Amino acid sequence: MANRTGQGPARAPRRADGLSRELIIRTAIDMLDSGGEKALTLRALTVRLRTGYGAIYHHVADKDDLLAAAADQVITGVTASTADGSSDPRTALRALALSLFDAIDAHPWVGADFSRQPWRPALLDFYESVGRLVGDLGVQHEARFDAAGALVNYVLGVAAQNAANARLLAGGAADRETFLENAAQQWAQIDPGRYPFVHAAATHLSEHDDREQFLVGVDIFLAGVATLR
Amino acid sequence: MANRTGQGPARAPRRADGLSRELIIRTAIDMLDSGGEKALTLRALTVRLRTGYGAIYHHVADKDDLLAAAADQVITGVTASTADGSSDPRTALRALALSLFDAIDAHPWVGADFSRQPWRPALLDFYESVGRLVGDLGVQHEARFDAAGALVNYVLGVAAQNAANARLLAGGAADRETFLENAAQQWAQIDPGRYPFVHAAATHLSEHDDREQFLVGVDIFLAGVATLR
DNA sequence: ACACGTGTTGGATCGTCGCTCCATTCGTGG
DNA sequence: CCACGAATGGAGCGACGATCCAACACGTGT
Repeated sequence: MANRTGQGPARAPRRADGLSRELIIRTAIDMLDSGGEKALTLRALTVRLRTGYGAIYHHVADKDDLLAAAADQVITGVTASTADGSSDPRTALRALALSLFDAIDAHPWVGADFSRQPWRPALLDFYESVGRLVGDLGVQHEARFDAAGALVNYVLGVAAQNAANARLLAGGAADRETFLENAAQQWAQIDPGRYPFVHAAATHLSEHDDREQFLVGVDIFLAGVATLR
Repeated sequence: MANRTGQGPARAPRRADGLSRELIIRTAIDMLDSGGEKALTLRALTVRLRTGYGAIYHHVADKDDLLAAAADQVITGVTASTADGSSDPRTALRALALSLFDAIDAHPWVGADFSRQPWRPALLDFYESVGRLVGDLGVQHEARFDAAGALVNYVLGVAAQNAANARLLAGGAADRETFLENAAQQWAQIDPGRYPFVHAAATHLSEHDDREQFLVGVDIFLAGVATLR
């Protein structure tokens, strides 16, 4: 007689430490960081937390909710860390964009996540800061919305690219070195007659730094914004 | 005795019209356009084509292969349609960017797809054309790669945004009107003290044209690129 | 002490997905 | 005419997200 009713299955003892939404999100972030997007399954989460589905779904609406909360958690604080207000708007904008770039670079799955559900509250802070700083640059009225929107879209575009590259990296190749070599080789095989520019870009691929190129893009944008003033 | 061996199941007659990779991709595009990303399942595809899994997997490696082929199909021709070469580089770049924007706007799932597997051959054409035209603008050497990469990333970023918005639109709201109203109301509820810029942006949301704002962003970039010369 | 209610937990179970596997069929060259 | 390979249809597998409910802990009222 395992239990009273003779019907219910044998149950594991209730967990001692409290399960909270906070703990679930932290664990999810950990799994996403170590194994990528496809590593976060609810089954794996129940194993990792030594619990069941009911406990998780009691604290979280569904998987999208969990992913959004994880992305918010990672991005929150990005704007706060660079909002000292002492430097000039141009420097501040560069620092702001770079901090978001670094955050998504450290957690590539966030990029794919924001391209699925944009305008999360955490991005509102970013958008707000960008808009304010663009205004400080002297851009007025509707042009501010266009300029800020363009910059945010550029940053998110680069982030999505990096996230995709990181996914390829995490998949097949062993390390970044061999991956870049393989990519460079593939790109080098591109017909130089039909694709002279892409072929030339391929040769520059090995001595290429994503972070630097991102900053150059920000500078191009800022130079363009200066003409709106 | 339904059949000789007495083991095999009753089989439907073989289809008359030939099943080809081309037909499969066309059907997939049709399903994606009408029902969004989640509407394309292999099961639904077998029903629509009146066939089985084996036939489909004989022509297609897996679902990613199918999605990539569908995206390529949609994008192919975008560059060709604007490559007359008669106009000046600036006009040509605007037209090129706009044609990709329109293509992804008409097929929003392509945006989400490219953010998952970038550097598809179809995008090579786009990247090549952008690089060439940026060169025609007078930008030389490494700056060309940075400028072209930045512009491509901006376009893809906007595309991903639009794709995400289109997904929200296809989901809950009935039409674009009420959706924009709901969004504007939600944004209007944002604390004007904490988020003055976002709050101001919300009021401009109704009289806002994605396509126009996209073009303004392109112009900002082009103005910034002009300073590199 | 005891019963009750409410918030929490664990896990069996469901429907669906992408994909594999294999028996079967058709077309065609020897 | 037949053998063989390309093409086809569909049963079945494992994994997924999600639902549902019995079991549990614990504060509160009596």
